[in-house]
Amino acid sequence: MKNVASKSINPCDIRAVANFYATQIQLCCPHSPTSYPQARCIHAHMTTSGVKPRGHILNRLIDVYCKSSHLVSAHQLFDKIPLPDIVARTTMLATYSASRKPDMALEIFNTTPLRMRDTVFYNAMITAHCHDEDGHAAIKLFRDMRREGFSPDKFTFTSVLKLFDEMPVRDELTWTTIITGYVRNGDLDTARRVFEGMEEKLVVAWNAMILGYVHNGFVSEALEMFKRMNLSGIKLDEFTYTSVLSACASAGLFLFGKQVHAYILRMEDKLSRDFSLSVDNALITLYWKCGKVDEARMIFNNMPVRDLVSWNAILSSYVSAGRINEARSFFIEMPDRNLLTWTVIISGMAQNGLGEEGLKLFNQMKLEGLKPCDYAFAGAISSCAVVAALKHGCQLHAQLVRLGFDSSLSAGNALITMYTRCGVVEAAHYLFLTMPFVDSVSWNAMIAALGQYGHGAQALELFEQMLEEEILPDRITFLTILSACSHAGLVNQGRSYFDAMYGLYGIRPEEDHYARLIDLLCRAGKFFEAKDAIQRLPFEPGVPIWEALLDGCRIHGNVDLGVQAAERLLELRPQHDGTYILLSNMYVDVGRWDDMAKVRKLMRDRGVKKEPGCSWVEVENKVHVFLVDDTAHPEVQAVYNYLEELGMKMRELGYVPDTKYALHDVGSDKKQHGLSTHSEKLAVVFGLLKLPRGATVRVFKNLRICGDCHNAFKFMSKVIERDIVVRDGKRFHHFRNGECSCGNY
DNA sequence: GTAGGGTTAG
Repeated sequence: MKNVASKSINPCDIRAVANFYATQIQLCCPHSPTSYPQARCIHAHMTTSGVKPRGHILNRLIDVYCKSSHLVSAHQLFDKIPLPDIVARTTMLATYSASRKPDMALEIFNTTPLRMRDTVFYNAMITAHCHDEDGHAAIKLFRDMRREGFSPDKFTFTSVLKLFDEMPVRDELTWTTIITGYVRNGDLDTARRVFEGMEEKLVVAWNAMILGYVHNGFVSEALEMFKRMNLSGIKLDEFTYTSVLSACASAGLFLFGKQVHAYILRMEDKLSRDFSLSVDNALITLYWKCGKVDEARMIFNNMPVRDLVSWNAILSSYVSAGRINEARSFFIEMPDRNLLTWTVIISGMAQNGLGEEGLKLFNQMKLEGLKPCDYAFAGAISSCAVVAALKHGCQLHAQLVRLGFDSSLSAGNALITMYTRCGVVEAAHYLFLTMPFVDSVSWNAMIAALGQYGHGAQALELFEQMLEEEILPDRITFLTILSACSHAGLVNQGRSYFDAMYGLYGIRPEEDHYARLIDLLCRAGKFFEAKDAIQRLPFEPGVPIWEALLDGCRIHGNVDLGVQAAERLLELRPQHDGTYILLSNMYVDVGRWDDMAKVRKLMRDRGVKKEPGCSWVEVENKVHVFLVDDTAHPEVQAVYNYLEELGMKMRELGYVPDTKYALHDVGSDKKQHGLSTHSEKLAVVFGLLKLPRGATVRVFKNLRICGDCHNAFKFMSKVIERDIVVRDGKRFHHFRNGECSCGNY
């Protein structure tokens, strides 16, 4: 050691010497048997070279002496320090405690000024009392520490809980603290054990138990507790009421909630007390979560006093009901806003397809000096997912990592979707595999991603893995799975998943689940069974059901049944363009031009406008948008030229342009290339021209991709040996080497 | 010693 020191360290440079010792001592592991002689050596070396051990070096020396049972050396060193820091003190205290020298431990404790102490220090002393079997002293200290403003951690609770088995309970206040500690850590069983052991249960203890159950999703346990509490004759307070109302809200128990509401009103009368503000806030949440947004607003309007919680609750109610315009004006009206307010409105925008507005608000929030939390990031990231802004999404991902939010569940889940919807399913998968924590949302998102990319079998595999890992599937999981089955043509498997949904998992299928079942059957051409399923629906079939049927009929050219479905749809929503288009395409497929024209006329007569198709592609941080037969884009001529060149090569490989779809588009009669110039074709070709050689072209389209374009991209991917990804209104098509991942779905 | 408002998946 001397050699190393003299070779590389200038002995006059005090800092360098100190650093050198710091490194040496760092290498000396306190638990190893050789640590003591090593530490001694370093210590002696320091003494002879005139460097006084300080700070970390000192604490480490003390630590090593303590751990190697050289308590006397440790204490000698400790005594020499003018003002030992809290780490050194804790080390000494803990060692005395472990060596069963409680008096020495207590002396260290008492000579440590209050302002130096911390939770760990208190924990050490509490443990010392426990070792000394002085339970009362331990409990007293536990209470002191709370009174002095130190919050106990799980180590504190572990020590104190040990006493619980040994001591008769006398001090309800302490046990209540312990219960809340366990509740906070989600250990409800232990909390319950302590609770049941209490002779006299305080209101706060009851409340803590109820709330613990609510927060962890055990609603029936919470309500059971509430009923028992009520019977026990103890006085309920506003904490009790808010907790119970919250339980009802999350479980959708509207009637029970209303009973509680009525009960509270009676108690208010009886006690001439006003529980108002917090209870009203809880009531707002109860009403909107049970789908009664206007009633929630009524409560808000009638409140004598409101706070930010009330405002935020109403904002959430509008957002969740998809009433985004009301949410926006309410947001503007708000007298005060906090991080939560912004989070709600940002993600509200994303949920309602207004990604750009969501991102604007996110920036505005930052301009107002608010630091976004991971939930706010999640909102901004899903805004990116909506508009397929990959670059922007990546930037947010980078910021997230920089800010240390990279283990956040909500942001991670939002990222999975963002990458998926931007056409980078590999990134989504990588994220899913490397996230430190995942939940059912993450699983659902990943399964959906695979399904949307046409990897039906892989999606099902992942689902099976989810079950193996004992993650409970929910209604969304089954929506995803049914789609995946329909995709992969796995009719029987899909049907058995549908049956298992209620039979095995107790999830009652809703209309959208049935719609996917119909879709599954129709796509497989099983119209008889689809019709049968529709007839046996436990409710009146609505839009999703008829849509699925019409779609399936179109694929198989089952015009008669398709017309029936279309008629129902036209009744249910006469102003929706999609039905007319589907119906007219179906007539085109079978060459019934007259009927097609009739549909077109009906559409015109009713004033229904077809949503114009547009496609866009991101090149060098700019989004380029194309319309059908675009003439507006400045570089469109180069696109047409290249398209023609590609068209020739594609035809050599056997590509035959299918012009029948082109007939639908007004003004597309000048088809100079023998190719229809749908927006997606222009966007893809532009991407091929502009993006770096070999880079995957990712194009987004607002409507569904047309059949001819789909076929063309297959040939195109082969001709130019590049990957093309197209996200249309519903799913993804990954073209590679003449094939599409969707399997012509 | 405790509450009431958020997020992500189709």
